[in-house]
Amino acid sequence: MARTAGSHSALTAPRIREAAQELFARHGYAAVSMRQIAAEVGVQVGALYNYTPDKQSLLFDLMTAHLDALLAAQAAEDRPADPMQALEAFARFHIRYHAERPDAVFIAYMELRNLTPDNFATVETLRHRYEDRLSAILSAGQAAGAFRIAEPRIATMAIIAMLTGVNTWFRQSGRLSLSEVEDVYWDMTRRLVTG
Amino acid sequence: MARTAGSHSALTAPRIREAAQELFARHGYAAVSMRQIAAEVGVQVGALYNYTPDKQSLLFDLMTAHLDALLAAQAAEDRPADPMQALEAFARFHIRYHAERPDAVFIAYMELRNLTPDNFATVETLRHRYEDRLSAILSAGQAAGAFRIAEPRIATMAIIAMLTGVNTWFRQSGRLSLSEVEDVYWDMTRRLVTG
DNA sequence: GTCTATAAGCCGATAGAC
DNA sequence: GTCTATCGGCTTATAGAC
Repeated sequence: MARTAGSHSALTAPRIREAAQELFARHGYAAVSMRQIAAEVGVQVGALYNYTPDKQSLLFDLMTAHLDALLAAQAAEDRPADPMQALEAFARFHIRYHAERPDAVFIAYMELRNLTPDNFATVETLRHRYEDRLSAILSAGQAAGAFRIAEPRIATMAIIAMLTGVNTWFRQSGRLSLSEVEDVYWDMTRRLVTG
Repeated sequence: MARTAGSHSALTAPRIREAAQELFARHGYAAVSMRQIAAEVGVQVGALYNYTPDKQSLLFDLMTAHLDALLAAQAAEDRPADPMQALEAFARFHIRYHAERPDAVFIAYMELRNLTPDNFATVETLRHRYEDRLSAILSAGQAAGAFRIAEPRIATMAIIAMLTGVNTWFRQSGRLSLSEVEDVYWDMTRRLVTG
């Protein structure tokens, strides 16, 4: 099927997503205008509305795409039967996956308050689904006697906050490689649940 | 000295600060207008400019006031000579101080990208000064043989991320009191540095 | 110190030509 | 699918009356 001159849908759609993601991460959703996104893509502002009904949907789609991909990638990982090995796999996966997508992670945490109530509820459900996977590992380890955890739900939140914190300081050009950073954080995570 | 009718400087100034803090925390700096702040205070928008030269200064002043107060409060705490006790005091202080000021904490972490470069540098200096106090405790404990820490600077970032994470889920009306939450997090912090 | 009025410009979103 | 032009409304900040 011949394509009309000026028809670039297959190219424009991902470019809009990438431009929006980078600009939202750098300046914040509310501070970025549809005109800025269009300029970054190299189209006029009206053209954006062929791909998204409004600005809010652009944000919501970025967040849900990120969380869907996170859940799918985590589900695709090996889940060792041994709780200690399962926790190590989770910790290393979490650090690696998040460190490689700082913009998407930043938006998913920082722009929650700019979602409409319905969209917020949907995103929160996805986030909880991810947290529940860590909670399940901790509970299994607790039941098996491998871990000693006073408050499993708090430990879940503490571990995720600690691991995600890597993104606030890690730089590829730094002293430590991501692999070495994984080692350090896994050691801290292991101590947290055994001690 | 008699006061002119309509002169409410001593009352208006803190009310502007409080309104800005609450609105910035709830909706984000970029999403809040000077008109919204004025409406919350109960004055017209022009009156705000008797107290702040512009919106940016309002944000900057909130952040520096928060960090200055944090540093002063931390400095006023007892600093036990024993590293383990010093770390416990720091962890408990950090949780309590941050949990009691969720709006100020939220703004200080989330609105960094909305600061001008000069203001950002100033705020980062204050934040590093606070982090350095935890690093000093960890180093002293390491030197005294009380702690076993592979990467002291990473441990600093990990502990602060973990402790500040309390604010993402803690509610006064929840199952656990703040004091009990302190106990749980201190236990995890202790494990982190000893293991 | 607060008010009203205004300047100058950007916002999200839409209509209609091509 | 992209463009230009536009609508109605909002923005920060200032000027000048009281």
